[in-house]
Order: sequence, then C-alpha cells, then structure tokens
Amino acid sequence: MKLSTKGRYAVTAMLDLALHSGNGPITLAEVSSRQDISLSYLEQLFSKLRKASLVDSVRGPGGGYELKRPSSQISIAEVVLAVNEPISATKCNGKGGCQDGDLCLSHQLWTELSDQIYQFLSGITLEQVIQRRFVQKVAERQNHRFREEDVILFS
Amino acid sequence: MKLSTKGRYAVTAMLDLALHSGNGPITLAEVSSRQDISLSYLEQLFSKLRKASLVDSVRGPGGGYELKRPSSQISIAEVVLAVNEPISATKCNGKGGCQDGDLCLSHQLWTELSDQIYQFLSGITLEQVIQRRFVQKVAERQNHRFREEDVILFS
DNA sequence: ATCAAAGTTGACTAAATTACTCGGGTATGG
DNA sequence: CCATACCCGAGTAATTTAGTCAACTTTGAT
Repeated sequence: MKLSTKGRYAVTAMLDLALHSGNGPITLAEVSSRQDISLSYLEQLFSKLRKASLVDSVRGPGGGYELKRPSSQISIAEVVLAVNEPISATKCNGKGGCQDGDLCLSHQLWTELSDQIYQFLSGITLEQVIQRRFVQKVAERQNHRFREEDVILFS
Repeated sequence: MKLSTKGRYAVTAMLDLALHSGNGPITLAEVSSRQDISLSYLEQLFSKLRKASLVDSVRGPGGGYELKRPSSQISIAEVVLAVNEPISATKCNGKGGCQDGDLCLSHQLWTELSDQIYQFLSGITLEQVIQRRFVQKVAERQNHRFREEDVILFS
C-alpha cells in the first residue's frame, strides 16, 4: 500500500467523476480542466483504472468515462491500488540466510502493517467521502449543527 | 502522510534498535549489516530521526544510537513522518479561482484522509509491532469504527 | 598524546518514480 | 466524412529515493 500524490490524483479524478455523474459519460478534458491535472496524465491513470474495472469508457463523440459501480461500492483502497505499482516487500531475496531472522521478520511486520492500512482504506468509499462533504456544506448553509455521529468519517 | 519504502526503512531500523536495546548504544554498522540497508543511507535517515528527537546519539568508540523513549512510546507515525518531506497538499496555489471549487475541496478531503491515516498509525507503537499485538489491537479499533460507520451511513 | 571508533555533514550521483508531452492511432455519433 | 474522444507507446523533465565519497568531530582506550 503506497500513499503518494499519484494516488491522490486518481482519487480526486474519481471523485470528480462521481460528483458529475448522471448525465452520461464525462470526458477527461472536463476532469482535466476542473481538477487541473494534465490530460495525458489522466489518460494514463484512467487506462489503469479501466483495466482495474473501476470505470467504463465510451469512445467517440459524446463519449468519456463513468464509474463502473456506484460510488458507494468503490473504495479508496481500490483506486489507490489501481494506479500504484505494488510496493515490493521482498528485499530479502538476495540475502540467503533470511529464513527466520530479523530481516524477514520486519519485512513481514511491514507487510502486515501495510495490509492493515489497506483494510482501513477499503472501508472508505467514494460515496462516503462525497457524503461527508455534502453534510458539511449543508451544515454550514443552514447553520445547523448535526449530531457528531453524522460526520463520523473524517473526524 | 506518505507511505513508501523510505518510511519502511526507517521503521525497520527503529525496530532493529528496539529489538537490540539494553546493552548500550547500537552502531549503524550493525543495523546496516543486519537489515541490509546501506550505512550512508542509514546515516541520512538517523540524522532526521535524531532531529525529530526519536533517537539519541553517542559519539566516539562504543557509541551509536538508542531510542530516546521506550519503544512503547514511539509510534509508527512519528517515525514515518520524521523521514518524509511533508506531502504538498496545496497544488491549488496557481489557479486563482480556487476558493470553494471542487479543486480545493478535494484537496481538503485528501488531507483529511491523510490525517486519518496519521491518526491510525499514531495508535501503533514500535512495541506493539515487536509484540505482534498490533494486529489484534488495530482490528479491534477498526471493528469498532466500522460498526458505527455502517450503522449510521448505510442502512 | 595518539589512535581508532563512531557520529556529523555536505556534496555528489545513479536509479526509480512521478508528472507530463507528443504523435500517432481507433471507434463512433452526427 | 469528420470531429470528438478514447487508446497507446515512446520519450522526457522534475523529483524523490538510495547510495557513495570525503572530510571532519567527538571520545574511549591504550
């Protein structure tokens, strides 16, 4: 599980797709101008997102991309994983005597840790991210205080 | 909060320090050979770890590094943060009209997400990793969190 | 005092990743 | 047919990661 700006770009773009869904496919040009990400870079990212079955593409005029599943069924973890090369956790290949030593132990510990973070991000969907934002916006607009439990995702 | 191999190196080295503590300072040469990380790279990492007050250094023969605090009081998050440049979350500087648009909002959402992961890793100490107790602990915390979330956000 | 062990620092470099560009393709609605 | 928009691969600049090298400082031990 790798967390860098690359994953953020992907999540941002997917959020954009989710936010502007409902009127057919969305072109990468729109996403590009709205989110200020270069078109060609988006193409690379969406190539991976498509191969990961997270989006569907429609070619030709009027085409674009749309989420393959509802935003409530796409997790942040999936998006981040789709665009990242898997982090290599097997550095111990070279060193022969790495059976039960400290080396493999810490590697294993790290992968377990990494796995826990994956589990964590698997529990957060695009919808939850958007929803939280909606709640906050409405709360500000109506000057209304929601129960704390309503805004549980990111606080 | 950035997660890459660099953070893993730092965590691994700190775990090594924790595991072999008790007999005075530990030289980076030992850590280097045990964990198969280049000495000079370790020096760079420990320079940052020292500035972050996570380790103490002892110069001269018989010197080396030791944890500044007990391993039960050093979190993974601290270690990772110490060696990572802060992830730049303010890409929207250039674009003027970025007050309440999608752009800044998704940036904000990402930083909050990143913050959540920080909170998550803050709850895991070196000691827990060594005792391998962190899996259960985290699992408990997550179950708790997800239960509440599921009840409130999903029906 | 001298020596050797070790941290300290800075400059430098190679490799990898990230972010982006370019130049072509291909499918398709109008 | 043609403009639109995805598709694809090569290339490239910027940044980060990982490591090297060389000089220096501190300090325990002889």
